Amino acid sequence: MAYGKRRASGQVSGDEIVVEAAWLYYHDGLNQNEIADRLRVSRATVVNYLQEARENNYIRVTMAPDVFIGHKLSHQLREKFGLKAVFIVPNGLGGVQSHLTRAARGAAEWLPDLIVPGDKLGVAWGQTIYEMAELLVSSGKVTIPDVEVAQLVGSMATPYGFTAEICSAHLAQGLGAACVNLHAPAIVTNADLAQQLREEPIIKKQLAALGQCNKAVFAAGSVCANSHVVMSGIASEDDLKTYVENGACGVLCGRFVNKEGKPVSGPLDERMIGVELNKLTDLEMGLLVSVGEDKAQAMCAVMNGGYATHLVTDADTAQIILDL
Amino acid sequence: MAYGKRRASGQVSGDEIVVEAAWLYYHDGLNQNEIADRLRVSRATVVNYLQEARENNYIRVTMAPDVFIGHKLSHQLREKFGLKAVFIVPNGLGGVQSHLTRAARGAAEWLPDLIVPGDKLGVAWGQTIYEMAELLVSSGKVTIPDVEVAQLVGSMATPYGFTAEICSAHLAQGLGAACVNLHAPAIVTNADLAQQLREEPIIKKQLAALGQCNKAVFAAGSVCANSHVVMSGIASEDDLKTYVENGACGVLCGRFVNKEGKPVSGPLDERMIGVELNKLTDLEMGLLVSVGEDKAQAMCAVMNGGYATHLVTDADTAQIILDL
DNA sequence: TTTGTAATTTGACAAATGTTGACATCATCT
DNA sequence: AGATGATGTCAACATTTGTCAAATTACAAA
Repeated sequence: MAYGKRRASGQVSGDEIVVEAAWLYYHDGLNQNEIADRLRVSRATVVNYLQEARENNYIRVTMAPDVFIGHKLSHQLREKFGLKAVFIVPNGLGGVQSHLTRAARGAAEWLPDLIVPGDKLGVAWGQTIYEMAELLVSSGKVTIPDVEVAQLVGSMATPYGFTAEICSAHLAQGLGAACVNLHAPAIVTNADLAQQLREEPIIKKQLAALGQCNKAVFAAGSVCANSHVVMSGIASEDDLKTYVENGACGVLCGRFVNKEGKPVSGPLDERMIGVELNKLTDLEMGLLVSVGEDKAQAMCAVMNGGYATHLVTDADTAQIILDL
Repeated sequence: MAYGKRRASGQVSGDEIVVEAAWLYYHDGLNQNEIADRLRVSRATVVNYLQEARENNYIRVTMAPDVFIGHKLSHQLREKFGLKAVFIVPNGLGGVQSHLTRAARGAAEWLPDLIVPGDKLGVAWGQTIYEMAELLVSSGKVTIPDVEVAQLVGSMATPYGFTAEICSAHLAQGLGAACVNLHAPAIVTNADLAQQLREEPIIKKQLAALGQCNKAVFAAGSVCANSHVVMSGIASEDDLKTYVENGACGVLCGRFVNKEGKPVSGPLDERMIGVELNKLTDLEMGLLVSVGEDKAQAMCAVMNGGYATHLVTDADTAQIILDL
């Protein structure tokens, strides 16, 4: 029109009008027509502004976690396993994959509420943990001062891309926290080497840091042949069989546990580098994030073992666990 | 249809389906038809569920404060007064009242980010502060552990309903914090009585608590005849005139300050009960929330005095202040 | 100055969402 | 059994929001 004042021209941050539109829309509850009038642009432009605002994460929609914690299944699970709090995400119709993503999303929303400044948070690995970390990084950055994230198990060669160090690094980034990585493989070929590594000053220090964690996030692993422990090369199928014969029915931080959550010993124990299960029993908070029928047994085991104080899962899995 | 499973029947919390609908809509981005299909209800019902979810505050939309802090005016104000951060809310067309509400909203969203566990937060009084507190209480409850809120000035008889103790009490509630009220009037008829009151053990203790505050929230008061200091009976018009003659051009926590923000002495000083200005100069954070042309001078004074480190105002007022 | 290009805006149209009122169903109370 | 109230359904309509191709503008290269 009259004097051409395009958005980019001369502004320090050309987004002021976008912000204004977003404010009017989301806060003041005006509709797009009203906003268009005030801003003297067409309504279509307002649509664009709002999209831009959403893309730039100027707007955050979150759901009150209390709602999920209050869920009926939540009560029952809390009761059954003596947990402090349980977060149930509703399960749509998609496959397990989509359930997993939703649980991750739930966990990503909940976690910041569970962490306070000064905490040291141990992090395991797995797809769920990885997705959770990703979501924390991307969607609006939380920052809690003075938090340290520590990698609970050594690294491994997963074909999926969510190794232990990536999980911990991303989570640290997502929380704006410092990160202590564990610069060692999760498993080596013989116990001697493992022991030597554990004594290496750098690694020894990192392992010591794990003992200082007061909180932790982990997933439960199943003991099927196609489980992640096997796929990532931590255990061979034979190893797995041995452990299962000894009563293993779940995996936590690379370690096998039986129905009661007690550690099951086997050929790999001495060759692994990572946190030991007894460090995980008296945490202020142990957040278990897992989904899927195949994980149900393992989750039970982990909860029976007293490692978890908090749980995120979906309604389906919750029901299965309660029926076990 | 087949087997009647009405929402209210036997559920612990009848809202599960509402939550599910909300989740699918806001998180998974499905549209109402898809949700209706999945949930096996009509679309109309989905509309109802979503409304219910919004009414129950299951959904929170917030705007990233960074955006406002990055505003051009914000830069300039930060520069001019040496502030740490400035939050500018865009100004719609409504009257001053609506600007005030928006600033309050902005402050309500920002404040939780500025408070960390262990803080002791002093709170002044005024309409803006009151509205901010209200918003914090209503819209989704923030809880920051181990925070203490203290009432900075004694109570007064305002005709508007936002007395100092209501402001602090509500704000404490909104933050999930403990509250230290000041059980004394803001002003008494003579200096002796004031002194006696200050020596009363209970009040002495409360006043001492004010000295412990590391952060504070306050508004700037103008020195017009219709300002809140006068309307609330703290100062008579004559008192006001005296102070203005002595150079006062703003009010902070009931105390008068000149252009540079230095305290202006006058007839009321000894009769007031509340924090003294010198306690407010070395705060970790002093959040000034004010809006309106009439407040501009006072705001300048307060910022010049170094009481404020953070500011929330609207674009109009910001511009006026910069032009002064 | 002209021309090309990418960003921005816009209007017309399509899709999604909200509203209303009439009605059906079920649980509960009388 | 009948009345009542809460909840869900349906269908038509009004309102709001999203999409897309075409037009406009700023800016830089020719």
